[in-house]
Amino acid sequence: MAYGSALQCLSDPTRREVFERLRSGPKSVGELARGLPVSRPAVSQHLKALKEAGLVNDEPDGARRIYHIDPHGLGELRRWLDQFWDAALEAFKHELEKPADPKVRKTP
Amino acid sequence: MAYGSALQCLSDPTRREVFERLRSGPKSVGELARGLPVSRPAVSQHLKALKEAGLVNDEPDGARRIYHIDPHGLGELRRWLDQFWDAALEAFKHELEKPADPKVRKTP
DNA sequence: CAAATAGGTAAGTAATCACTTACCGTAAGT
DNA sequence: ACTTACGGTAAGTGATTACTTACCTATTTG
Repeated sequence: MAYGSALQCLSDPTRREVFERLRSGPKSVGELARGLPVSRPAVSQHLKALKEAGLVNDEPDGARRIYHIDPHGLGELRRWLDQFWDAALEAFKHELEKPADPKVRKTP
Repeated sequence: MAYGSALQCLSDPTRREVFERLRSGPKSVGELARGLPVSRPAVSQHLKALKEAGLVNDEPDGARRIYHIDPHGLGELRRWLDQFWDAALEAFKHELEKPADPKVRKTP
């Protein structure tokens, strides 16, 4: 159940913002922290959580570390979500097949 | 940004469990609470949060209320997730195009 | 070598939150 | 009308957690 930690990660607005900034491509910690309303150590902690959830990965680049989105955790999340999507569509189909509200009259 | 509240909802394990139980079809509050390690009022509170996030809906049925999954919030969440999915695939494609690690030697 | 840059970690704190019990209104059965 | 089943809400509480500052290790640059 790795999607659990992924969901918990993405539930925080700041962490989600960090993750969304990586959508436009790999970035260093400093780049990610620049312009955010929180300190740089906070961003480091968020990145650690995102990495443990399998949502991002990093590679050293000199004195810096470049973070990028990891398709692994993302895919697991998507598969989990699709289970509900399929179930919801199925239910909606049955909803349409309902014979126009027959309803049991109780006091005629 | 309704996906924000949806993500926050699904980040809690108990609330996720309630949501997952609805995957097999609409259920009453009592049915949902039965067997869970938390009290029934707790389940009511979770359902309220899920409803506000657009993930479930309910309809009265006598003295009971029947809850079911709402495709609305689910779809919004899926679309948001797919943005990253596309970006991640794009990045992975570029990764494959990298010319086999040329690397700048510093002290030959 | 020294200074500066980049970033991870530790410890403490204030706010959020998931849970409990208690209570209330409503619907159905006797 | 009384009783039982169903479920939403209020208030209080303990645990999580997202943030801060302080500190430390590497790497680059003068």
